[in-house]
Amino acid sequence: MTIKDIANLANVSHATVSRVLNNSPNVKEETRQRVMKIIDQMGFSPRMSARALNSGKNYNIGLLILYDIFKSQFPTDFLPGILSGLTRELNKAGYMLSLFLDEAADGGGMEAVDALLNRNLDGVIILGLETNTRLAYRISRIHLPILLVNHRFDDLPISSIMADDVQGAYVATKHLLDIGHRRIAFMEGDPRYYTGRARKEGYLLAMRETGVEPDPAILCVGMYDEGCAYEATLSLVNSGARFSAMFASNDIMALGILNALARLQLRVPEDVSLVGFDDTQFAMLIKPPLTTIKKPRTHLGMEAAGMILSMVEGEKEAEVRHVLLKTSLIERASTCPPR
Amino acid sequence: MTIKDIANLANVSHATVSRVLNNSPNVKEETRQRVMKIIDQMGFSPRMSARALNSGKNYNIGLLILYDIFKSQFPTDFLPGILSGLTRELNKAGYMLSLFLDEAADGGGMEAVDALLNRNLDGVIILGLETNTRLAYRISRIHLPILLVNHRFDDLPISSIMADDVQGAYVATKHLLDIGHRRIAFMEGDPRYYTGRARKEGYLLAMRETGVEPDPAILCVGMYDEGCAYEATLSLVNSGARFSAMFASNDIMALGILNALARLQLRVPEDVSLVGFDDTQFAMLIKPPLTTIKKPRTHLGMEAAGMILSMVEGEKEAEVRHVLLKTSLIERASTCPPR
DNA sequence: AGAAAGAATGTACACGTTCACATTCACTAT
DNA sequence: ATAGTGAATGTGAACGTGTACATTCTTTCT
Repeated sequence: MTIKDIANLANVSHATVSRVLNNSPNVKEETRQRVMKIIDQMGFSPRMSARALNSGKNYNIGLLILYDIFKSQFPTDFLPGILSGLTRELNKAGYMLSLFLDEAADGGGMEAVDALLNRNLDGVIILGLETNTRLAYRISRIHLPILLVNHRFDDLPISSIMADDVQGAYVATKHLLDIGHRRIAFMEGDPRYYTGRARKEGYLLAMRETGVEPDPAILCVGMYDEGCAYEATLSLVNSGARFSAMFASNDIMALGILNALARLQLRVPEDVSLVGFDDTQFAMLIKPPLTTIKKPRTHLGMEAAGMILSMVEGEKEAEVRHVLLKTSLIERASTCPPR
Repeated sequence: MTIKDIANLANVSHATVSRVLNNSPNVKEETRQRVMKIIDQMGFSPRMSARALNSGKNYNIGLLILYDIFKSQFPTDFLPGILSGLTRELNKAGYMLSLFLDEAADGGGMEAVDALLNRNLDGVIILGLETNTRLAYRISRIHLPILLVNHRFDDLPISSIMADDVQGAYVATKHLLDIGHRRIAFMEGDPRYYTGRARKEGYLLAMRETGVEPDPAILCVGMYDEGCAYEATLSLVNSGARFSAMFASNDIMALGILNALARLQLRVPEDVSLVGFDDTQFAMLIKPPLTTIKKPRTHLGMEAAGMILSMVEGEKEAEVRHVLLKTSLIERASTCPPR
C-alpha cells in the first residue's frame, strides 16, 4: 500500500495525495475529502523511510544513557520521570525518542557513540555523562545537535540542562536555618560526582550567608551510601559533637542516618531534624516522612525536549546554552524547630 | 557524503561500495581494504532511511509504555532494569528501541497506538497494559509483531512474557512455612490488577499444599498502598487475631506494615516475620532489611527482546507464546522461625 | 467573449541504498 | 592459443515520498 495505490483509487495523481497528506493549501476541498476517505478506509500511513530519504530528516532523537544511571548514586526513580517528559514533548512535535545504553561506562562508551552515529538521528541527548573526559571529547566532535542532561562541561561547546543542585542544597539548609537551627551537620555524598560537590557548596553557601561558620567537626562523608552514612552518624554522635539538625546529600543516606539515630535512641525530629535530597520514592513512606528536596523530573525532560528540538529545527547553528532548573523543598515531618 | 562519493574516491562503482558495507563475499581483499580506508577517513555511515526504503525493514522496535507504570502500583525501579535488558539485546542485534508513552491511560491510549503505527516500526512491545480491553482489542488488530510484557490475554492471539507472580507468592509463603510458621497473615494488593490476584493465588496455593487452611480472619487488603496497609495492620492486630508471620503483596505495603508494627511495639522479626514482594530499592536499606521476592528485570527485558526479534526476523507467522519467568527469594533479616 | 490570473492538478526527477543482471577479468583445461 | 569457468566489478532499475515545474481548469475583469 503506497501513495500511488491511494492515488489510483481516488483518480488523482500521487502528487495530490502527497499534498493532502502534508496539508498543502492548494487542494480542492472536495478532492481532499475523497482522498482522506480512501486513506482512512485503507488504513494507509506513509512510509517514514521514504520521507526521511527525501527530506534528510528522520524525526528521531537519540537518548544515550550511560551506565552509572543504574547504579545507586543515581536515584532510579529519576529515569521514569525524565523519560515521561522527553517522550511526551517529542511525540507531540512528531519525533521519536530512541534509546541507547552504555554498559561499559568509564573508559568504554565509544561503541555506544558509534552505534548512535550509525543510526542517522537528528539529535542526541546524553544522560549521565560524568568524569569520562575521553568520551566527552569524542562526543564534542560529533557534528549533530547534542544536549547534555545532568552534567555540564564548561570548556566544551555543548549545551546542557540540569537541576540546580547548589540551589537545592541551599534551600534545604536555609529551611533548617529559618526554623532556628544553627548547629547543622552535613552528610556529604561522593565528591567525585558533580552533585556531591554542588550540594556541599549549597550547604556552605547558606550557612555562611546566614553568618554561621560551618564547623568541620559536624561535616561527614557518606559517599551516597546508606551503610556509610549509618556508620558516619554513629561516630559523629559518639564523638560528642553537638548538632540539632542534619542535612543529607541524598535520601538514601538520610535513611542510613535515620536508622543510626533510632539505634542511638535519638528521635527525629524532636532531637534531630533531618532533611534529605532527591525525593526518592520511599521518602514519603518512612516514619517520619522525610522532608527533602525534589528535582523537577518530568519538567526537566520537557525542557530538554524543547531545547533539542530548537537545535534540530533551528535554521542556523544555535548558540550554546546552559540551563539550570530550580528544585523545590518538600516539607514533611522530619523537621521542626530546635528545643 | 553518499555511497557514490566513496565510490568515486575509490575508483569503483557504488555497487562495490555497497558490497563492502554489507560484507559481500565477492569482493577482492585489496579492493575491500581500499574502500574501507576511505570510508573511515571520510567518517561515512550509510543512510539508514535509504536502506529502509529499499528493504522494508527499519531495525526499529517500538516500546509502548502505558501510563500506569508511573503510578505507585508499579515499582518505579522496574523500568530501568527492563529498559536495560531490552536495549542491550536489541542494539546487539542492530535494532533501536523507540519509546512511546500513553499518559491518558484507561479509555485513552488510542492516540499512542496511532502514533506507533505511523512510525513504520518492525515490531511493538507493550508494557503495562491491564484492564483496558478496548485498547487491547485495537492492538490485536495491528498486523505487526506484538509482544505484551507484564500482562497476558488468554483470548487474544498476542504473545506475552511476564514474571511468575503466582510462583513468587508461592515461594514467599513456602519460605515462611518452611521455617515453621503456620499462622501467616496475607496482605492483598489491588484485586483489580492481575498481579494482585496472582499473588493471592500463590499464597493460597502454598498454604493448602502444606495442609494449612487459610484463615479469613488474617487476610487483609492493602490496595498496594502504604497507608492502607498501615491501617489494615492496626485493625488486624487490634482484632485480636493471632499470627506469627505476614506476607505482603508488595514492599510498599510491607513498609506500611513495618511502621504499624513498630507503633504497636511489635518487633520484626522476633514477634512477627515479614516478607515483601518486588525487591524495591529501599528493601535492603530499611531496618530490618526486608526479605522479599525479586522479579528478574534485566533478564525479562532480554528475553522480551529475544522474543520480539524472533517474531520480526522469523520468516513465517510465528506461533503465539506465553512465557513465564521464575522469581527468586531474597532472604534478608525480616524473617526468623516463630517462637 | 476573450484574456489574464490564480487555483488545482499532473509529470518527472531526486533522495541513497540494494539487487538482479550484464560485463569484464583472471585463470584453468583442452 | 582458446574456450570455458568462476570471481570481481559495473549498470541500471527499484524502493515511496516530496517538490519544482508544467499543464489544465476556473474565475474574474475588461
